Order: sequence, then C-alpha cells, then structure tokens
Amino acid sequence: MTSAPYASRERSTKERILGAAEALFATHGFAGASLRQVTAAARVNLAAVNYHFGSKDKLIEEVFRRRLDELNSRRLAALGKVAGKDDTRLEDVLDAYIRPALDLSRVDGGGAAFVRVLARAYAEHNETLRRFLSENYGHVLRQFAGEFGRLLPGLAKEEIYWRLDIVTGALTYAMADFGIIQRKSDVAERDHRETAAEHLIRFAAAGLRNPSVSNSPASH
Amino acid sequence: MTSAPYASRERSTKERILGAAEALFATHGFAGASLRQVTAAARVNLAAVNYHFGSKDKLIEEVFRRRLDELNSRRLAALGKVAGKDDTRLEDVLDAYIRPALDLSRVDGGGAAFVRVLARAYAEHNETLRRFLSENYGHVLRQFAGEFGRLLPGLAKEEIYWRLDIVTGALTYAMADFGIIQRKSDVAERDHRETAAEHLIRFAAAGLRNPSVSNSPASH
DNA sequence: GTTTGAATCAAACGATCGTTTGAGAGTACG
DNA sequence: CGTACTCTCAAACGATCGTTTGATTCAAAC
Repeated sequence: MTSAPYASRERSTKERILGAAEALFATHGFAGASLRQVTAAARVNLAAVNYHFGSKDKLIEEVFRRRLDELNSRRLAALGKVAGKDDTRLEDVLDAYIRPALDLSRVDGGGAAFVRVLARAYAEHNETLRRFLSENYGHVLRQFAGEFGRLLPGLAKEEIYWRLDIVTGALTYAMADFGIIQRKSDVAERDHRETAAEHLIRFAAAGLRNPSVSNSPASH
Repeated sequence: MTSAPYASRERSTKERILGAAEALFATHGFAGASLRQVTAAARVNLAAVNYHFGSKDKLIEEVFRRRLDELNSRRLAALGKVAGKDDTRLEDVLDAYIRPALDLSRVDGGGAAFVRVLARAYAEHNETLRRFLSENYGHVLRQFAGEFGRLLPGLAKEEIYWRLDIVTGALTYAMADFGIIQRKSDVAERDHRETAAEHLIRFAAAGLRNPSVSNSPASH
C-alpha cells in the first residue's frame, strides 16, 4: 500500500486529480467544471475520482484541505512572530494575514489557482462548503481579531470583526484578480498580485486605524 | 403585441422568469441553477425561457441589464449632485457609489438577490459575462475615478484605480453578505447591510486618503 | 504458483442538462 | 367566418452530468 503500482514515476493519481481539479474549479467553478474535464486534464480514468475521493463533493473538500491547512498554519506562525510585543505595528499583523496568501499564490503547481478557488468559495452559498471553511478558518480569524483588538483598544470587539470581514473580502477579491480594471498586459500576474497586496496592506491599515464614530459618516 | 393573452392579471411571464432567475442565480450560481428550477419557480413552461430570451446566456444578460442600468444611472445621478464642488467631501463621493447599491438591496422583489448575483459575476471567469459587465460598468467607474482624482490630487491616476478596485471588491463582498463572520440572528438582513455600508464608507475613505508611499509598508 | 487486494480501465447506469419541436390556445383584425 | 400572430404547453431531442459496475492489471504476501 506504500507505492502505487501504476504511475509511480509521476505524481500520484490522487495528486494529479487534485491539481487538475484546483485549476478547473478556479476557471469554471465547482458546478461548471465536470469530473470528465478534471480526469481528462489529470490523464486518469473517470472512475478514479469516485474511487479515491468517494464523490465530487469530497474532492472539493480535499482541494481546500490540501492548501488551507498550510495557509492557516503559516498565517498563525507569522502572527506569532509579531503578536504580543510592545512595538507591534498594525501593518505587521496585516502582513502576517496577507503575505501567506500572496506567497501561496506564487507557489508553482497550482497555488495561484487556489486563491481563485478560495474566491469562488466566498461566492458559493453551499452550506456544506461554508461550514467546512468556517471550521478550518474561524479559529485563525479569531486569533487575528484578538491581536487587532489589542492594537486598536478604541474599537469594540464587534467593530473589529466588521472591519476584518471587509479586509478579508477585499483581500480575496484582490488576490483572485477578479477586478474590472484590466491590468497592463506587460505586467506579469504575480507582480500584479504583489502590488495589490502592498496596496491592500496600506489600505487596510488606514481603514482599521480609522477611529470609531457614532454619527453617520455621509448623507447627501 | 401590447398585452399578453395569458397572465395579464399577474406580472408578465418575462418578468416572472427574470425574478426567479435572479433569486436562483444568487443562491446556486449561473451553472448551478437550471432552467427547470427557474421555470418551476416562476410557474411558467420550460420552453418559455428560450422563447422569450433565446438561451440561458441571454437570460443571464437580461438579469443583469434590468438592474444594472438603473444602478448605474442612480450612481451617476448621486455623483452629479456632489461632484465638482469646492466643499465636496470624499465620503460624499463614496456614498454616491455605495448608497445606490445599498438601496437596490432593499428593494422588494429581488433587488436584494441581485447584489448577490453581482458578487457571483465577479467570481465568474466567463469572458462573455465579463465583457458585458465591463461595457455597462466601466464608464461609471471612470466617472468616479475622475472625481476621486480631483479630491485626492496627491495620488496618481493608476493609484486611484487600484484603490477603487479594492473598494469595489470590498463593497461587493460586504453587500452580498458572504462573510465568514456570522451576523447575530436577531439582526435583520437589511440592517446588516446598512451597518456594513456605513463601515465600508468610513473604511474606504480612510484607505483612499492614505498618502501614497514609495517604500514597502511592512516586512517582517 | 497461488492468492490477495489495491488500482485502473472501458462501458454503461439513470438523471438531468439546455434546447427544440409541433400542436394547440387565445386574441386581434379582416 | 377565416387568417394571422403571439404565447403556452407537453413531449422529446441529443448531450452531458455524477456515479457505478465488472473485468483486468499489477505488485506484494504466502
């Protein structure tokens, strides 16, 4: 059971399926990408998906688990390096939150596609998927919220979550490169994301530092 | 040709289809919602979609056109009331951008669902849909970018577009209520959106006012 | 050599998809 | 009346969907 009889010279069947599924889910969505597309791109038999994963839904969960576990641990590790100190800057915490996602998008072999899959997940109302993401993502968000609350004592806990939610949405949006604005064709995709991350950190820091107000901000 | 022989006492077949499609596209996505679901919810015959709209893709475009035309004109009208004056506040321009979307989400009869459809569109890589949205949305964004550039003379034009892109992503995300954070069950959906919009305006104003910098904002 | 079990394969399952068809119902106009 | 035209309807089209089946292949265990 240690080595597969077939295709031992290449990546395993399971990994080839996961990679192909990741890329196709990013492009066509979960409902839009068929298992026949996935298995054809992975150059495996159609039945291999149900054999190795059980169902399409389980395959989707595995696509997330493979990347999300590492993304979460990297975020928490980065947070641990800057959190709780006297000279902790807000930008450092934001960087710990954003940078791992950016790094993930630069990994060869599908990481770039995964951030798009992540953006898909936010748009999906699939309750099973949402629960899965909340279980694997919620505790990370709570950790960051705690540190942000320490750095921004003037903001209520609920206010912190509100703003973090906006930051997460903007991050997901920017990372996935789903903007209306067309980037210049001579700018590579990863440079585009790097620039977006730098803008986002400055943007988010300013938004989080904004003092809480009681009156309506604008009424024309 | 002026009046339909059937169902004249109710909303027309076309409008019932559009309403049902809007709600189902918001919940299940464009690929995930079938025409049989749509026509069943609209209580019309299955063939009515292809008869009145030609195809499923054309139906999707019509779902957008129906709301987007009014959203765009309302945004431009609101912008026209505050733009170009000496005492124009940044929050006023942001309000002109965000408030029409919020108002749309409060309209009875499907407007709330449309903001979710809009978020779906951002996540879709469908090239036809992206081109359609860019044609109906690009000129509005350019108008707002021009006014933001006037109010923020220290920012380069490209920087304005970068930040507006983030604002649009965060707005779409917040309006569609796709956050991980669960809102309290006793908070109604429209109140949730109203609060989100107020936070977003303050958040975006602070982010846009943030002076442009040349050095990297954070590196741990 | 025989057995065992995991992995792959072609083929087909029933279900559902978007779309089309042709008949028929209803209204307006002559 | 008859003709014309719009709209609705049940039914079916071929294609594709996720999933299952049963045979086959290969490596390891005995």
